[in-house]
Amino acid sequence: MAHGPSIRAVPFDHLWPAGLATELLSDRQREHLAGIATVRLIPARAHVYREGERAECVYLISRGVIKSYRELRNGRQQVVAFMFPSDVIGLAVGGHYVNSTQALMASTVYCLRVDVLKESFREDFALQFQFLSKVAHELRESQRQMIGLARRDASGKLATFLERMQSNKAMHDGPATDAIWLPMNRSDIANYLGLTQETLSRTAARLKRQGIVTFPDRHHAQILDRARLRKLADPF
Amino acid sequence: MAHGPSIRAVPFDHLWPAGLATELLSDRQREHLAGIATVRLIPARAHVYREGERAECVYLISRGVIKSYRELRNGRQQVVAFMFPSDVIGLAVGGHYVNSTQALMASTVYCLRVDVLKESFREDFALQFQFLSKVAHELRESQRQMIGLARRDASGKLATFLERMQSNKAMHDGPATDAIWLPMNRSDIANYLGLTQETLSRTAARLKRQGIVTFPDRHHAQILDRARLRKLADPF
DNA sequence: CGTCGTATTGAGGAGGCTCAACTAAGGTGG
DNA sequence: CCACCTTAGTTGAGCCTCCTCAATACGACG
Repeated sequence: MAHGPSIRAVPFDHLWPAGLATELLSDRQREHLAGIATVRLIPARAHVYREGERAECVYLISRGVIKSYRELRNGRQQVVAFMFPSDVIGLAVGGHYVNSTQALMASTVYCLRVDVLKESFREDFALQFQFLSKVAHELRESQRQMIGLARRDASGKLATFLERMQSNKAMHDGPATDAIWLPMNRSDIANYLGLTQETLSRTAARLKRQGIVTFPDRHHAQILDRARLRKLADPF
Repeated sequence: MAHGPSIRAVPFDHLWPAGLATELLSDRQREHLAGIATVRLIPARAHVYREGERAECVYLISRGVIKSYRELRNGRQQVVAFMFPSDVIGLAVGGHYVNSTQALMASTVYCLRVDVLKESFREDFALQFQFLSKVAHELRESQRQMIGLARRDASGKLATFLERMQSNKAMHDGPATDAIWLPMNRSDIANYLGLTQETLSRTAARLKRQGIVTFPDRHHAQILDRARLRKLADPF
């Protein structure tokens, strides 16, 4: 993958095959953003920013994996998304961040000051349009996730998640294989899917017993029977 | 409420009290949009557009209520959002609509051709920024809804929904009162909340029995005990 | 007053949650 | 290099909530 600031998504207005993300930024735009961005190295488990903070920057993820979540007054949290390179985080509402974002592994982000970025938007309308496209894309992803949460069967949720993590890999690293990288831990997955850790664990064990997937180690899954996984994810 | 095209949301970068939406468009921008928009009257139950269609227009809702949903291969549907005046619908991904949108009552929308709108963005960067703000706002709303869906208890879901419909009214029609207008039917609410119609009905009956809310008719709720409703919506 | 769509209520069963114990893996210091 | 400790993940028993299927009530409209 090329270096420098990057935004990947399905374009907004061009006809485009569903699910196939592409680089939205031109080389010129990437150079420009590189010029106005500062690079931040985020150690594993460190936060990029926290819910409620003054939102001075928007971030482009360059490397790593970042968990976006909200703190749930009771001390627990709700994971709303896992973000990967070429994703945008830090879009504010009312000048404050609404989610907290934590690096799941050592990560690198480009930090773009909002006021500076806004000036860039003034000069380059297409650049702003790429951001608009990206946010529209994320809105749709969020709605897909909502649909997943509305289902109640745990195996369907897990199957969908595995398929999405697989196509996500394809989106970033090239062709999808049956090996799936799961950079997050079980409780984050469970939380993201609206399940308890225990239920997730039992469900994973069942899929394994049925010969649909295996879990070589805690950060990898291997699809054994793509068809049956598909059927679980989308039973109709 | 003023007439003409309107976009309401919590502004993106200005410091702003959470939850208080405001008009994002200037009078000039509203006039401009009025100039390039065509008005469509949507009868109750009619669709504004359907999932998968070529996305030629973005819509600003002027009047009415619109249900946004995805069709779930099995013939069922998943309601993703209820949209009100000053909301934007029709943001595409890859040139096609990803949701279907159906009017729950006779509605009016401003239809903005994407190619024309994009030209307007070129001339008025601030206009595009308002759209960006609005989409960012909707992304956050979608994530709030996700959090709601992740909860398991039906009464918590319903309480949250009622509170949101109440503040929603405040956002559009002036100060919030304890009377809540529910323009959608029970099965849409249930679907939106990830419950069955029956569970929703039983839950509503329980809240009524407990003296927390009443339901004067199928399209209205009346809060009787705001504190206990709050406690259900956010038990901590 | 009858009909159709919407909403409510009832009985029974399934799936996921809670609580709790246990195992595996990773990290640290001696 | 191993003992120890901490964190992450698995497994088990029992309960509870919500779902399913089915019947009934309500309400708008002709």
